[in-house]
Amino acid sequence: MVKITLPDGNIKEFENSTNALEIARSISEGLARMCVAAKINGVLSDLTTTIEDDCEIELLTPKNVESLEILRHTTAHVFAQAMGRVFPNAKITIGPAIEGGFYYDVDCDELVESDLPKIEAEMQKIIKENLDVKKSFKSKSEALEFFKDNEYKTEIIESLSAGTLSEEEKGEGSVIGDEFQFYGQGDFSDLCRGPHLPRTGLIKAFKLEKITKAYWRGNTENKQLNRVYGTAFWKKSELIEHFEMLQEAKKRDHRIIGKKMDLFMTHEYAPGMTFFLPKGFQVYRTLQNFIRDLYKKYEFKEVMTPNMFNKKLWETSGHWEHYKDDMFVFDVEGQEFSLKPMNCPSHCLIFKNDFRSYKELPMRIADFGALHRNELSGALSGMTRVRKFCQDDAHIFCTMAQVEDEIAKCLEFVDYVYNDVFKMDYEIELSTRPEKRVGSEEVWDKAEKSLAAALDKTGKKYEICEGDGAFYGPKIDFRIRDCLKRVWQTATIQLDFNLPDRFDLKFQNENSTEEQPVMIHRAVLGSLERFMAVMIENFAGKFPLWLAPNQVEIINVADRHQDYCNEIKTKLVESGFRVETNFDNLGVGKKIAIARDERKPNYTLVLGDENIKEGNVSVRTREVVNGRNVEFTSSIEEFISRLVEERDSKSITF
RNA sequence: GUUGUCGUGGCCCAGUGGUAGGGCGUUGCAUUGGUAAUGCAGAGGUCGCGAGUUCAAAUCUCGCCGAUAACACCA
Repeated sequence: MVKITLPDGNIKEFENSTNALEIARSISEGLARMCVAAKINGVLSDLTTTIEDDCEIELLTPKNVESLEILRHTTAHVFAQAMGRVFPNAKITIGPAIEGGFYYDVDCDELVESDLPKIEAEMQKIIKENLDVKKSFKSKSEALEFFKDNEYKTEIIESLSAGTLSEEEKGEGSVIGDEFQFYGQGDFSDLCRGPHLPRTGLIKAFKLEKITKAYWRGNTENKQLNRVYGTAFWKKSELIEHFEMLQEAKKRDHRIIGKKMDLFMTHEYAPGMTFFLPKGFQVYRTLQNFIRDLYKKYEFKEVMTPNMFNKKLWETSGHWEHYKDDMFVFDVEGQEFSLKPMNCPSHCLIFKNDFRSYKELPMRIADFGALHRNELSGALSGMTRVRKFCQDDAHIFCTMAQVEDEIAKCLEFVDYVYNDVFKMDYEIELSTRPEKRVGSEEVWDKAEKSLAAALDKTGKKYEICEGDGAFYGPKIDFRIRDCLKRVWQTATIQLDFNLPDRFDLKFQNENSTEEQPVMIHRAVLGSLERFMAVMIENFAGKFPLWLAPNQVEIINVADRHQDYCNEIKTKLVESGFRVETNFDNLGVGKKIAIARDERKPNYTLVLGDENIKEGNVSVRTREVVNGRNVEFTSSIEEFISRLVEERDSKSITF
């Protein structure tokens, strides 16, 4: 007897073995038709996977999120099958489902973008044939024989039997005992871990998107393969929606908004470095001052340190050995100097500048210094990856015993900024000891435990990335997403056992003996440039009032109203608001459209005869109800008090 | 860094070997208008830089610079 527990707690019993499809049938024929896969004890499995032991099972239909991944993986296999029909000489390599779709890497030099419709048509045929997707097993020699002309699959088979597939490649195959697992439909068969849809006919809406290049197994020494990206959804309408969303998202690109709103510019003479124009710098400075204000609460002391240092500093810190290629190095009177890529070493010099007592710890030093990193040209991207930037950087020197408490305060700081103020979602990663590292096991144990303990107390979800820590200590990274859902690391909290050692930092403890402090690197916004870029995309350029470069725009109805407009402007400016006027010789409607599309003020005042007569202002807000912007008239005093309240509460309205 | 694509007035873009174009913006004049774009006139470009092919290059070839997408990188 096999006991099957369903998600609702119901238990079904089967004689001998069964599978998910039979279980579905035992509930209803309709369910069996809808089912695409199952979760057996939480593990994604095929409908036909044999079940011999008691287990919990969840039947997956297109309504489950997990089923989408399976759909996309099967679509990738259908692509590979079609590819083989259109280009018989093409060698298929690996093709996983990814966020938003799937890709498949193929070695086929003649493949170009204009071939995609042909391949799609072939895929359509395969779907129409509604082939059964079947699992099978081959011995290693059979598997090698099957892929004898494909050196890529051969390599995967060897890695599989050696157990050396990378984390990303895990989906590419599995070997049970000595048997290599294959999935196939019709004339096609591929090494794969699965699971897959039971039939190709279940694929209803897919699209091949683009062809790019990717190194075989991510190694720059290897050949660049053609990577074909595609996506699939359960419904045509979802597919269409997906592409419309991408189209809309592109309009939010910070590079486009930055140009339209005159926030910043770039120049080919300064690649990877941003020119902040008056409005952009207004936002930048406001962000910086926002953090400065919080430094009072969290007791950070701001310092300013040099931008360039003698190479000797970098030799002491170890950057010269490990990071030199990423630094801008030049000659000063026969000595090698470098622009600083980070602030930590100069803060170590500050710590060392005096005799330190335990009473001074934790010592928290903040620095908005400009950092220069010689990033590879191909890595540069708008303001999200630049060569010159500045962080809301700080270093905390403390005892090991103080670490957990300090980390907790940093976590609170980060959460206040992202969650309370910006309402931005963020993801947390805890990275633990890598293979190459400094510091004793005992210190790493303590450090990792402190970080985890502080994180656990927040109750927030976090991902543990084993082995991803820096060689000098474990770290917590925070990631946010841009308009195209690409993730960017912003905030970071890192422990460092290396620099205190290299700089021979010491303090005198309660027993008047010397002790080495622990160093915590932390940034909340991270690179201000990057944060601003992602923030612009999150807000689509519509900044909250406290940040907006143009808080109120005043539009006159006719020339004779200019004096009144200026009067109102003066009152607003005297109350501390940023105001622009548009007295251009254009219709009111056009000027409103310009404000909405380009200047994006929080409030637009349209002032004419009626306002002069009543002594009031007509206000147009950004808030849209039933397709119309909310408008009201009020006295200027009332309007100003509304503005003051909104600004000081840092509330976010769209 | 690698591979692909791109670089034409301030911005967006058309122009596939034969006298540099359009829209937006800008300047001037007229219009003085109440919520999605008034009319007319003008200014503004050695087509990223350099070399080559050609009678002739924005256009073809090569090199360089920059941007962009993907990969790699991000102690």
